[in-house]
Amino acid sequence: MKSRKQEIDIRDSQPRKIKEVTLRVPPSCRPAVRDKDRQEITESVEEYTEGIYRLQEEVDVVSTGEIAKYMEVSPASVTAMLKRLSEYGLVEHTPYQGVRLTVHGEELSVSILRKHRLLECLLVYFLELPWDDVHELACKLEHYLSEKVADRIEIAMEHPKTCPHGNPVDARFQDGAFRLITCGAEDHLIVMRITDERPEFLAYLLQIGLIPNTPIKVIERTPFGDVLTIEIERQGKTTAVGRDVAQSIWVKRIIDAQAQQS
Amino acid sequence: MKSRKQEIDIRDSQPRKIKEVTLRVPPSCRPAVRDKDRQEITESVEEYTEGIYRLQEEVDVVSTGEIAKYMEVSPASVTAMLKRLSEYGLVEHTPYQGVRLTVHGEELSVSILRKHRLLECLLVYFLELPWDDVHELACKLEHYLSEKVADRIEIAMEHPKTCPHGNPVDARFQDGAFRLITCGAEDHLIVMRITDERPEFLAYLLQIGLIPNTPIKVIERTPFGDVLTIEIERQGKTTAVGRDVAQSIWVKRIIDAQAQQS
DNA sequence: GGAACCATTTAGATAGGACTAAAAATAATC
DNA sequence: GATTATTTTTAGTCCTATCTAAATGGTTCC
Repeated sequence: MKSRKQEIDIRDSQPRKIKEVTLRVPPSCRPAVRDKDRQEITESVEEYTEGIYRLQEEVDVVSTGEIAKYMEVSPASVTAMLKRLSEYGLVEHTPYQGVRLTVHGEELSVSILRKHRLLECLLVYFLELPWDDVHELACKLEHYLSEKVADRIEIAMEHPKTCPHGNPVDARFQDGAFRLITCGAEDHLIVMRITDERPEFLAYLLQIGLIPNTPIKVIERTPFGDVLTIEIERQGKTTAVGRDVAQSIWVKRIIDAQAQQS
Repeated sequence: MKSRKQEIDIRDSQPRKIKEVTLRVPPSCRPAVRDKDRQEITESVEEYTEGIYRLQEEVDVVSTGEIAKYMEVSPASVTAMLKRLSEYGLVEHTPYQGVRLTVHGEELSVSILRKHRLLECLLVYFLELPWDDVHELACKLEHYLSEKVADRIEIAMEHPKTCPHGNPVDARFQDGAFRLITCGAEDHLIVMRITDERPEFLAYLLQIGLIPNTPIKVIERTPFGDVLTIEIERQGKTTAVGRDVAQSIWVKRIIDAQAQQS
């Protein structure tokens, strides 16, 4: 157990090792070395910003509690993060009132959402990973892509307009869709996008065939309780869906959808 | 500045927002929620383990200082991390002596290196990102891929044997190459792999045309100072390379390489 | 074989990001 | 309009992962 260095000469394995300790091997990819004083957009900061953007699309005034629920984190943690986001100029936070992204925050969100959705395209269309199970992975990877890399994915995937769940790569784009829950009995609808991306939820939709670009009709709607009976034309069968589902599915009248295409 | 909720009714923008605060929108992808008591393989832990594996391929006994240099962190940080890696059963650390990966640590490294190199293939061959600039990105992304996703990349890229820099996807594979620096004047060599993946270094090699699968010959070698004059046959020109370069480039005799192929 | 030197480890500090429990604001109810 | 109930925020901890400065182990050299 003296100094082990002497042993090296004994076995002279094929790829020979070097003894000189000088001059290093590969380098670069090191762990979390932070720049210290310079404020840094961390993965978490991006995640919150993106989350707030998504919530803003749904509820107008975003509260601490909503963010906490969405991010699955304690409200206290949200307050702490809001303070930082505010310092970074990403949100305006009025204590006890709510948050709102600044222009800067929205720009960041749009950039992240683009990466997220392009990644989902890559994962689903090129790598053929399951439709219902790429959201979480994309959430992780999105923070490490430069704009340049995103551009390359966009080109390789031939400029997709939406992610596999129908959400626009350019988050600012308004597709004019409305929530299924707002519909009465109505023919000629088409599923545009799904905004609840929980794997179990998506798996369920996939199973019943309720995915983007599917033509459906609403057969009837119960006066109370928000249950819709819909017919998925492709499959020729009807299904009843409740509020949670009907709220996260966005549809359009087919005639409108066609008009927009041209 | 009272309660803002009243304002909602005024503008009735296209995709209508919901007022009910109940029942959430998308969920899942949340930030760094740790499992607490259960020991967790973090990104950093993986990065160190992988780094130690790479160093072990080069220097046999890996010291704190080497890791510090490689990872570009202080030696004190390395000591702290070694303690954790040791607790996790990934390394055996004899204080003041050195580290060595355990079997478990090697397995983890092999798994990470596979993901790393498959990612590099995807980035270079499919997304057509520059050969000299994908290492760092792959270092970030590798920690988030499951084996399943790695498998999908492997299939999509048609089971590549090596990354774009020539390093084997299966790190345990021995290609029998040797360092260019160990060569005297010699014909019929072929570049097998490059183990220094700094972007500037790779950019230089790319510029002079010294990349994997390139046939070269060593014209002469200075008796002192380790300068090799090599001819890159494809380009029909000679270049002098110093120790740093010759140490990170691994070659093989063409005849051996052919023998192995069959 | 002790002095000097280098490598490594320990000690103590800081930042990010999470938590729980308690305090403070706002909203809801009678 | 005062009392509850609900939301937020503050206060105080913890853990990871870094740092610098000081202490200690190992080597080498005269």
